[in-house]
Amino acid sequence: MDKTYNPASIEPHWYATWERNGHFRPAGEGDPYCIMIPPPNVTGTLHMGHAFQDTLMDILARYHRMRGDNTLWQPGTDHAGIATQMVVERQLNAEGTDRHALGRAAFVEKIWEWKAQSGGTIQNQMRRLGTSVDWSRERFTMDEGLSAAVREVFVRLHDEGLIYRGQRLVNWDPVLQTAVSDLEVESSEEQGSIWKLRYPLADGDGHLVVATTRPETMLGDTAVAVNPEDERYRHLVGRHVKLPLVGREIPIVADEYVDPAFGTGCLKITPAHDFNDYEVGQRHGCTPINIFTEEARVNDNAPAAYQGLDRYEARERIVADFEAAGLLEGIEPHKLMVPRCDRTGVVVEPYLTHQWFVDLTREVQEDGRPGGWAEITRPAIQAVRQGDIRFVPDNWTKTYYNWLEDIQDWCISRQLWWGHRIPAWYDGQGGVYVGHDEADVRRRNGLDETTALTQDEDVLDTWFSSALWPFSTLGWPEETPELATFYPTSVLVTGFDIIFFWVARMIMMGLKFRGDVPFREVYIHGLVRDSEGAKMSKSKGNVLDPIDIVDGIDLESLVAKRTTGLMQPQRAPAIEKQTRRAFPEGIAAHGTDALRFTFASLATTGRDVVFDMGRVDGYRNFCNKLWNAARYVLMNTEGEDCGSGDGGIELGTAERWIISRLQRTERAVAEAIEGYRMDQAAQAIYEFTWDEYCDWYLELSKPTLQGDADPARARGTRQTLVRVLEALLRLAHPIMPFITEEIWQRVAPLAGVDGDTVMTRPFPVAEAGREDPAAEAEIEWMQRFILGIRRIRGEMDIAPGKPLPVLLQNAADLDRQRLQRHRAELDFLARLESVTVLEAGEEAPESALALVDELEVRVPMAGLIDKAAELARLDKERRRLADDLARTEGKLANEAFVSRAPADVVQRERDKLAEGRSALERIDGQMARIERL
RNA sequence: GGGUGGUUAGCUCAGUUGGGAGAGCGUCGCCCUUACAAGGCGAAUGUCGGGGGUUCGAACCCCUCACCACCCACCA
Repeated sequence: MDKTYNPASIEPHWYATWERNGHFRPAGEGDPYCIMIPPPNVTGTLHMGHAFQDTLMDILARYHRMRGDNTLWQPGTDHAGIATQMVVERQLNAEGTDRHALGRAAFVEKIWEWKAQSGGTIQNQMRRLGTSVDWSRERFTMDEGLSAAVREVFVRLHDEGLIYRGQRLVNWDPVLQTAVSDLEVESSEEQGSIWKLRYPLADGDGHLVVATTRPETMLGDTAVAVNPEDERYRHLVGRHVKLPLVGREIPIVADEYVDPAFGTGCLKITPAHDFNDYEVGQRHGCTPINIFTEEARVNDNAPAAYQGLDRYEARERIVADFEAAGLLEGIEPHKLMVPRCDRTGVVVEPYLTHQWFVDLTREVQEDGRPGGWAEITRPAIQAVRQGDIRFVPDNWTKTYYNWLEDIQDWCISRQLWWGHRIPAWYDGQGGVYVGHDEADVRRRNGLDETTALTQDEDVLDTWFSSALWPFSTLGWPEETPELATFYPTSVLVTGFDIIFFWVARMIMMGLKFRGDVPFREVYIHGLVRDSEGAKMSKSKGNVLDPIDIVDGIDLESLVAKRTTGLMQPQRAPAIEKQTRRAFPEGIAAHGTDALRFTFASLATTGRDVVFDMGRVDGYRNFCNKLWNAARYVLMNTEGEDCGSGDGGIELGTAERWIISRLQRTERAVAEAIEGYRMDQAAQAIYEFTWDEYCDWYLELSKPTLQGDADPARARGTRQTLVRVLEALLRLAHPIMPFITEEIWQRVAPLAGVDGDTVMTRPFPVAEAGREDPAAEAEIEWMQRFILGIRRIRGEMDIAPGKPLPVLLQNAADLDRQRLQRHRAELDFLARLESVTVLEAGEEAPESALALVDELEVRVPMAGLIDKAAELARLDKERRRLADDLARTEGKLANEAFVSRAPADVVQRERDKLAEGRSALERIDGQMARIERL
């Protein structure tokens, strides 16, 4: 093995080997285990969130594969309608053209080209991260099979009346010029104004004052509403106002919706451009008047003076005209929630259009008659309530219920060009026909060639196809063996941000079309944030490419990467400055295993993770530690008899101890992974490897192997070194696949283990019978002995290499036996020159003291002793003991504690009291002796 | 307006039936002791957000307040 750990030289090689040998394909004889990858945007790149998520899934996949489960991790990508179309449109803009100039067919062709060109990025990133997905089954949401599934679902839902087309008020993005669903709208508080406008009464004098945050919509007003209980206005209900600038007379109506305490208590009603007004308008028989074009410019329904103005230009003009007419009562600053499209950031306009919807509110009874329970959402709620699906952590169930219980119909049509074309055809006479294709439509409806049919121009919401992912990727609507084997899948690993977009919809569709849940568990993880806790985003310039942490990147390249291709190029200087501050040296290469270990250690209980490069440094060091430990083991075992010969072996206390500790670790790791606590799994592995195997066991093995120890003991030691390491490598493999494989290849033969790769070896299973409390107690005694000496060295400034004579006072029989058994290890680890056991009554010379329970370990300090330093040291120890003792005495003096606390707790305190008193007594004695010097 | 999560060492975070406050990084000493200086050995560091309650005993359970973050919601 190389002297230094160099991840770049091992990682790509092993991934290629695994893939070439087909180790990612389902193969186990055991239960099926399946994870569907949340498909990333096909033309995107993986960010830290993906890397985190992929690591979690890969740990699960590798763990289950090693447990013998028939494991499928299904990969694939999503066509991501809006996002992808926008990327390509930006490219066209840069070339000085646009999609309209190109035409639909050519534009879609352009996107396919872009996909082909950029599509490999994600796969390459995933390979570098070690993700053990079955590439042979890779799917894309727009490939033929998945598109067939989409059409099948659409047709069937439509046949059942669960998909309908209707004219509704929807969220409209005037830049993209498409409808978006409720979920794609993000509202945030912004500073605006409230304008108070006077509407003169149509008959007679006087006026009403309406308050509005959107004065321009008054062009489409169809009524003014007041609260029926409002004494101020009650007498006006039924009369009319004359809409200024427009001249239309509109009624004053009474509606409970109006809050008399807000604004002026008079509400202008614009049914075509406000969701609330739409409903109020409906109640009062108002016909909505649409005043905007698809670009949100004022249309022909408004007076000529305003036609063609953008909605914000129109606002200014209208306010000015009100003012000029003396009809502007006032303007007040006002904070309001502004709805914006999550993709473009454009303010969404409520807009009346024809769209396709999935009916999520229809209710049926058991016998199929109308009324009763919500046909689509109730089973989805029940599945979770009954435990058919379990959320981890559980608190997300509440979020899930709340959303489903108050859901609106899902607008699934988009006025885009990139996506699944809606399988509906029009005959131009008002006839709408749905089918798998035009021929199917003609067949189903008896339409011959004399009827011209044109297909709907719109495409489906991307999430429509994503909702089918758990079964469409397995071949549905065909009844494939894979579908039978792997559906329902085992677990969905995803972020909370897409519970509504994706998780809930998969559950609804899975139940509807497979009659069973799409997955048994949903493991919700947190968001990866930057070191300052901010969300990572390209526009903020704080994104990290996980591969840059793996391979490292110099500062200039990082700056360049973060400042090119920005939606807002003006942010580049700020991003550059921030990047130079955060990474003055660029980013060092850490390797994939260190990055993965970091992700695992950050995966606590679903809360967001603040990404700290210091952690990666630490875990890179951990990889290095493991590497060097392996080098030590190989140096001492290669070419040696590791117990496979005829000589037989003997295991010492240290061997029985480390084997015992390994069992506990194995159990802890398995439990942690099963419970989705990757942080605990990582920590257990870390502590066992560093604090026990390296710090103690490797050191304990040295005297045994170096001296003229018993050959059987040496063989036992070598065997234990190799076997424990081999098990440790299997234990750590799901988290750190590369380094474990590299080392395992060298270690496995020495441990007598066959196999091509660690990834198909069984995951270690703890054997309770190999736990050894006696050995653990004995090694703990030794550790306390050694630590006592080391502390004296450290605090007395004695060189670590200087051999020390040691005196033992008050040694019990067990202490004497242990001393005899472990003399060589103690000499080596504590650097002892000699050990003298003092008999009762024998006086110790001036010395520094360490306590191992009743045993007093003394280092004679003749001439060397620094009286003040030793007194200070002892005093510190004394204070600690005295504080402890006082607390214990206080508890035991409390009658209520003694009588009410459980007996074992009380007994523990009593033991502590005795030990504490004894220790304190001896410290006091020691201090008195030192004082006398 | 509803809801969720958080507040523990300088930083990032663990702390699972309430019973001696922990890790990593950072900091401070001493060491190039042939597995590892990406290391070894030793050390320091916390009114567990504030207040109240339950309990023999609270970081943990209950109430309340403060602050932070996020989600949902139609107040013009």
